[in-house]
Amino acid sequence: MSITIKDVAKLANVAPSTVSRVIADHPNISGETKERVREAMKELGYHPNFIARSLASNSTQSIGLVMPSSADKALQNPFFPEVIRGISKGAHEKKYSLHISTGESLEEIFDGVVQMVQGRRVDGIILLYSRFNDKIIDYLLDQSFPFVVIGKPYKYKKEITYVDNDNVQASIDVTEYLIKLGHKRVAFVGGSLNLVVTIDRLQGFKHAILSNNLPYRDEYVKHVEFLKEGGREAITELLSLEKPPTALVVMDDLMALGVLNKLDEMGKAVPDDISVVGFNNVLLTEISRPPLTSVDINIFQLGYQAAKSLIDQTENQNQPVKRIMIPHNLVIRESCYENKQNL
Amino acid sequence: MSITIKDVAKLANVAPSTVSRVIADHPNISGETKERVREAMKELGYHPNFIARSLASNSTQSIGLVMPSSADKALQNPFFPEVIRGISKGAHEKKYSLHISTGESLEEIFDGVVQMVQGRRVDGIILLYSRFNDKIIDYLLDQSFPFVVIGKPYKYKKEITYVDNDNVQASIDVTEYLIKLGHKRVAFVGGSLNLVVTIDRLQGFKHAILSNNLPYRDEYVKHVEFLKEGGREAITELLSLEKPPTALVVMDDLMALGVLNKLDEMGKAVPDDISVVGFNNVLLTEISRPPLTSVDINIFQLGYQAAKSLIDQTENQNQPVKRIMIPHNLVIRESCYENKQNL
DNA sequence: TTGTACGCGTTATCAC
DNA sequence: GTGATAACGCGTACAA
Repeated sequence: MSITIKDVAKLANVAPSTVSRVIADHPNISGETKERVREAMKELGYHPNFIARSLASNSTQSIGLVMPSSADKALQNPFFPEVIRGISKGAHEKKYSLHISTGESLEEIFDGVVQMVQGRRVDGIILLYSRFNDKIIDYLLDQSFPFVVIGKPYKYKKEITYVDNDNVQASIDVTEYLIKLGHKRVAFVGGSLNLVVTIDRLQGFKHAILSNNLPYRDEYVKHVEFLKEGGREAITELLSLEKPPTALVVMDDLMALGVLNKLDEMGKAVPDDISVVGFNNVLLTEISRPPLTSVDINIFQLGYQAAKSLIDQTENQNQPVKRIMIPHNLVIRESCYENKQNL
Repeated sequence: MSITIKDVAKLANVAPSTVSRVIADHPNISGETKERVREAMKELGYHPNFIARSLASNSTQSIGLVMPSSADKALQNPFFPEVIRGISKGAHEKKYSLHISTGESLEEIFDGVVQMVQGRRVDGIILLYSRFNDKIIDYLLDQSFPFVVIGKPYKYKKEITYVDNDNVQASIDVTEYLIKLGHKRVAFVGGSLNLVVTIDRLQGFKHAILSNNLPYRDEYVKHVEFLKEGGREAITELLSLEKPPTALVVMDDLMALGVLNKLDEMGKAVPDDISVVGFNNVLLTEISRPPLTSVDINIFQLGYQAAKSLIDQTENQNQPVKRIMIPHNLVIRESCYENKQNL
């Protein structure tokens, strides 16, 4: 077996409990023995056994991540690596590690969460998405297990700590940007209506249209599944309208790439014939042709703040429920153009 | 506190050890008491404590993932979500979960690995990349801790179990594909020379050029860091050569996207003026303009097999070292064209 | 300031 | 078949 606290104790001529205290850097312990113990640890190459420590202290120093189902193409979205990078940073700073339980179906994922929680494998959980009727949230609330949602919960907003952007305002900003460029026929291409973020961005879009005295038309709103396939039909439909839009608010950069692709195929030039904006400002926006104007939602910060706030919650009892808003800002590139014909 | 095995034992009128046996589905135990115990578990909503189980059985049922440093932009590569999806599948099938230790620097990552191993937090480790002089591999070998490398190790190949493609052959295939299209001036755009995969693909390229009696020119080989920035200069340099290449073998789809972008900017048409092929066949290849011809390396399978093989290794002692090769195949799209001028 | 003794929730090794 | 009992490695009252 490997080196335990007892071995160290023997070598340093102290009791195991003393070693334990040295590890925890307990205040009242003589500097002398501290040194002696530390030397013994080094000499033996001692490393604490996390499992044993967890059992004794009832804390694992690790946080659970819940991702969308792996069958879901959404995983391919660069949003996730980036948000995980942020979480990593926050976790690492407090010496926490990450635990992922995966599954292909909603049911499998739910079971995974139950195992993490009841099995005491993690101290808290971060939900990397927010969608309607998520059993997981009900379960976590019921267990009063610490968790943070990235995105806005669909209900129990007052009782859940979450980190989000002001997606309504972001959507207003970007839509008004197009309107100020002279666009009067602006369409919205959104993702799954099961995601709360879709609702928020649609709402912002609608608000911007109406408050600028433009007509809000249902046929200018399309909802497609996140990646490629669906988006393409939506574009065909939009452009075959009697009065096709001159600008598109697309809810996600990856979708926007698909849209650019389809437009090119149809012989429409961006931004000359039609303007396009996206959300998230992922790396790909720079590589796209033309470079995509996009709302930077600070994905990294979403993850970083979520981790910090969760750790806060697990380490200090009775933290109040928090709502952390991450600022957004429009990054203007080359996918939008002034609508001179004023259609 | 939560419900333990003892509570179940009491309710079912048996000893804790019996409950434990029921959980493990021990063979010699009467069907009757099995039923009684199971009912008691349900009634109390019992869930085993993983931590305690790990301590007693000295196995965690979770595997550690080592990713490239989070500072590294490489994380943005869709390769990782996909390989993790494969790992997830393999892990989930055997009821394993995933543990990620992260870090920004090489040093932090190394420390994370040491903690995972010495802290007995995981039963085995999967390295998601392979590069030169990786201290982590030396450490794991030294500790004789079970691990699997995705990609080819730079040394100790005989002693390490790894899952890889035949990247040399893949590169030969794709280069010969271009040669057969009539291209005589083919250039190679590779990634970091610290990655073993770069070497393999370059080697295959070189082999294909020479064995087809074409001149191998150093100025036709460029190495750039994975994403955008560097790649662009490389293209400029290649195209300003006296005899510029008519086809490019680009080592990664994401890099290839950047290349397409740059070529477009320079007014070069793909595939009419110049042909481009990539590697990995990620989703983006379909969205790109033109859709990118790419070598499908079966990323999902890389992950899936790595997980299966690692679990095999941890559960059955003395498994022989394995070398698992995942097949590749060329997916032809629209980024290559016959070179009719026969330059 | 340090040592003793017990508990954390399981699994595993004996007995019976 | 089943029940005590001892590990597993560590944290922590309590005692000294």
